[in-house]
Amino acid sequence: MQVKAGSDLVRKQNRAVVIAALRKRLRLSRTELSAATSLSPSTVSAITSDLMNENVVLELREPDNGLVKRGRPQIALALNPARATIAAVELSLNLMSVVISDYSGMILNETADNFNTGTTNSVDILTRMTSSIQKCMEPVSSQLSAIVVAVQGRTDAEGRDLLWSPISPGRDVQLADILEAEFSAPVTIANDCSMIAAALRWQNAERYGRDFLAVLLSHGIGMGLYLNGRLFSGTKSSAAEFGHMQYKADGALCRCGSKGCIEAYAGDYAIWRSAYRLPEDALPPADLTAIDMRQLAARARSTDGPERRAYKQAAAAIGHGLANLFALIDSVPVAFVGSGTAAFDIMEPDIEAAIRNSNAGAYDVLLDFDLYDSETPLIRLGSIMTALLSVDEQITGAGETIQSIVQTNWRALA
Amino acid sequence: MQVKAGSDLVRKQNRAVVIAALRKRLRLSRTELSAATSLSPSTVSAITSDLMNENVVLELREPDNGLVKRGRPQIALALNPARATIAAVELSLNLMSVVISDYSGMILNETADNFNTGTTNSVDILTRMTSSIQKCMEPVSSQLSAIVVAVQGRTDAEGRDLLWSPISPGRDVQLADILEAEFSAPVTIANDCSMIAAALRWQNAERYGRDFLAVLLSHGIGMGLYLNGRLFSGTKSSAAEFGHMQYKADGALCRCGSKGCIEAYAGDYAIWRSAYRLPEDALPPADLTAIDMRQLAARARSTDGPERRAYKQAAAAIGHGLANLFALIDSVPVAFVGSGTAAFDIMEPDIEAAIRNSNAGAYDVLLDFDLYDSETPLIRLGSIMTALLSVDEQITGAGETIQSIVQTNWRALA
DNA sequence: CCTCTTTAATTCGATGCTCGAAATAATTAG
DNA sequence: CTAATTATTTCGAGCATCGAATTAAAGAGG
Repeated sequence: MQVKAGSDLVRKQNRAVVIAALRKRLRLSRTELSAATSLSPSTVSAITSDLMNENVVLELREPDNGLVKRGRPQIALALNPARATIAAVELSLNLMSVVISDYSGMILNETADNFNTGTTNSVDILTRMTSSIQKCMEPVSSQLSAIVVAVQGRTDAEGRDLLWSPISPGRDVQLADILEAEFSAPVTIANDCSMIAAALRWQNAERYGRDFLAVLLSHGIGMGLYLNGRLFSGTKSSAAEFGHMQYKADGALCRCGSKGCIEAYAGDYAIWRSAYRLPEDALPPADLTAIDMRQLAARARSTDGPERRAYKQAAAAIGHGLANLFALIDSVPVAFVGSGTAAFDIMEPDIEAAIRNSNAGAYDVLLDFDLYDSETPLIRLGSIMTALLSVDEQITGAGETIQSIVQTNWRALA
Repeated sequence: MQVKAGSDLVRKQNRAVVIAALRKRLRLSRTELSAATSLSPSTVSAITSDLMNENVVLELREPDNGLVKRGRPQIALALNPARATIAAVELSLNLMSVVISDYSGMILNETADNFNTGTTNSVDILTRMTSSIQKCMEPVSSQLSAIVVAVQGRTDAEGRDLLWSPISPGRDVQLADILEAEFSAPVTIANDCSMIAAALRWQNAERYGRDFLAVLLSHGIGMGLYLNGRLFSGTKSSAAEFGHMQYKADGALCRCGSKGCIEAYAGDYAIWRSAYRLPEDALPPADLTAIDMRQLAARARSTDGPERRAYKQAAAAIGHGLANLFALIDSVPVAFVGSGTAAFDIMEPDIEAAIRNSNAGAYDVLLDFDLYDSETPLIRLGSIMTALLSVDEQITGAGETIQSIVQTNWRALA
C-alpha cells in the first residue's frame, strides 16, 4: 500500500529534480534551474546552497560565455566532477573491460583484459575483475562510489547475482556481495542489453522516451525493454529473455540447453549452423568472427541458397518473437543493435511479414526500426550513466520512496 | 523527468493513505488509523476532520462492540456510503449487466439485459447501455460519480475506446466519451480480464499482491496481469493479449482473423473444432454451452480419442504461451478462471510439460496454479472496486502525481 | 568617473504541513 | 464521587515552499 509522506520527502524530491536537471543539461545558472524545474528562485537558492556545502555542485565562474548582456551575469552551476568516482565493467565473451569515470561522466581511465571466459571458473573471473578494477583505479586517487557490471546473461531482479551466463560455466555467482566487500561501494550487476537500452534512452530521450525495445543481434539474441519510462525486468531475474522465447516446440538446440528458442534460429551461431546445414542439435564452435558472418551475408545476398534460407529463417524467428511481444505490450520502436544488423537488409522483409501476419498486425502496428552496428559503446554509456544515477540517488537521500499518490486512471488498485 | 513536490502533495498523499486504509479495513478509529498509516494522531485528526467536512467519512457511534474497556472509547470511522454512487457494467457475449453500488461498496441495484450482441451494431449497444444504466439508477436518487465498463475485447490504453471485441462487429467505439456526455461522470472502459485480476488482488492481497496472472479459459482466452503491484497494459491498447500470441505460424484460424493464435487451439470453440475434426480454418458456431463442453471433457477423460487429443493440444498451446510469457517476466502464480477450468485436470500435465520443456523451465520455475470456475463475480467485483478507487482518487485530489523520487536501484534512468 | 538601468541571487515573512507534548474528553474501576 | 485509563484535540516547534522586497553585479550613457 501507499506510504505516508512528510516534508523531508519533498526536499529529497526537489533535490533530486535539481540534480537531474544538472545531470542532463550539464551547466545551468540558478535562474535557469528555476525555469527548468519550475521551483521558485528562493527554493533553488536553498537547495543549491546545500548541494554546494555537500560538494555536489560547483560554481563555474571562469568562462564568460561571450555574449555580453545587461544586468548581473548568471553564475553557471555544474555537478562537481570530484564528488564521486564510478567504475563501469563490461564482461562479455573473452573480454573484460573496465572504465573509470568521474561524477561528471568524464572518463578517467580504462583497461581491457582478454582471456578465455569459457574455460575460466567464476572464482577466477571474480579475481580478475577485482584486480582489473584496482589496476584501473591506480592512477585515480579516490574511492569508488558505485560499480556497475554489465554482463551477458541473466541476473537476479535486484541486480546482485549473476544467475547464468552463456560466456562462462558459473551459476548463481554472487558478484555484487563480493565486489561490495572488496570496494565498499554499492554494486549493481546488470544485463548488457538493459544497459544498451539505458544508453539509447539517455542519448535520445526524444525518440526513446517512454516505450521502446533494444534487440541485440549478435552471437546470441538479447533484449532491453523500457515501458512507461522504466526499465522492464522480471519478477525474480532480469528476464526479458526475448532470445529464449520459444519459436518452435522441440526445435533447434539453443546455447541455453533448451530447444526451439528464437536464438537457436537467429543467433550468429544458429544462422551459421543452418547455412552450413549442420544438424540442428549441434552447437558449432563459438568463435565465429564478424568477417565470417559478413561473408555469409554476402553469399545470402548474391544467391538464393542455404545461406539466404538461413537468414530468412532467422528473420521469421525474430518476427515471430516481436509479434508475440507486441501482442502483450503493443508495438513500440525497436532499435536493433550489434553485428547482426549488418545483415538486417536481408532479414527485414521477413521480420515485417511475420509481424503483419500475426494478430498484432491487425492493429495499427508500428514498424519503426533503427540500427546500431556496435553494442560496445552503448553498453559502456549505459553502465556509466546507471552508476552515476545511482550516486545521484545516494546523494538525494535514497532508500525511502514517495509512492505515486494517484496512479494513472484505473490502474490504481492500491 | 521527475517533477517538483510541494507540501500540498504531502497532504494529498496522506489523505489518500487514510482513505485507502478505510477502504480496506472498513471501520477504524482515529487511533487505529494512526497505527495503520504510521501518521501521528494529530495528523490523523486533522485529515479526518477535513474528510468529515467533505462528507467522505462518517463517525459511527452506535454499536458498542461488546467488549468493555477502560478509558475513553474509540469512535469508529467509516467511508460515508452516501458520498458517491458508481455503476459497474459488464458487456459480454449476449449479455449486458449493470450493478449500482454506493461508496462503501454495497450493491444498491442490478439489472441484466440479454440480447444478441453479435448482430447488434455499436450504436444500438450504446443505446441499450445508457438505458440499462438509467433504468438501474431509477430507484437510486443520486448522480453517478464513476462508471466502469468491463468488456471482452481490446480497449485503448487510456480506457476510453473499445477498439475491438469478439462479441460485436463494431470497431473503435468511443464508449467513454459518449457515456461521459450522457452521465457527466468519469467513465473507464476496461478489459474484462483486467477486472478479474483486479478482483483477485482485492480479494486476496496476500497471494495476489505484487505479481500474478489471471488467465480466462472460456470461449476465448484472455489475460490480466499484475506486475510490481500494478495492472499491466500495453502502450497503446489494453493489449496483454495472451490468447493472441502465436502458437503456430500459419496455424488454425482464430476468431480474431489471424492464424495460429493460442486461442485458436485453446478456446472452447477451438477445442470443439479439433475434437470434431472440423477443418482448422472453419469457425464453428459460437453457441457452445457449458454442458456441451462438459460432455466433451468427460469423453476426453474416458477414452483416448480425438477429444483427448484436442485438450492436449489446447494444453500445449497454453503451456507454450505461459513459457514465452515467463521468459519475459519470470514465473508468477497463475489463476485460471472460467468454464474452461472444468477440464483443467485433463490439461494440467501438458501445460506443465510445455513450461518445463522451455527455457523458463531451466530456472526454479514456479508452477502455482489456482482455479476459479466462474468469471462473472470476479468481473463484477473488479469493476466495482475499480470504480470506487477512481472515486477515491477524485477525492484525494487526483491529477498531479508525486513521482517516485528514488526508484529501486538501477531502474532509475530518469 | 559616476549614476542609472537591468538582471541574478538572496533574504525575509507568510503559509501549509507533520509531529511531539500538553491539555481535554469520555469512559471504567473502585 | 474520585482516580485511573485511554482517545482525541490543541498548540507550538520545525521544516519546506513561495512571493515580495532587498541586495549584488554587471553594462549603458553622459
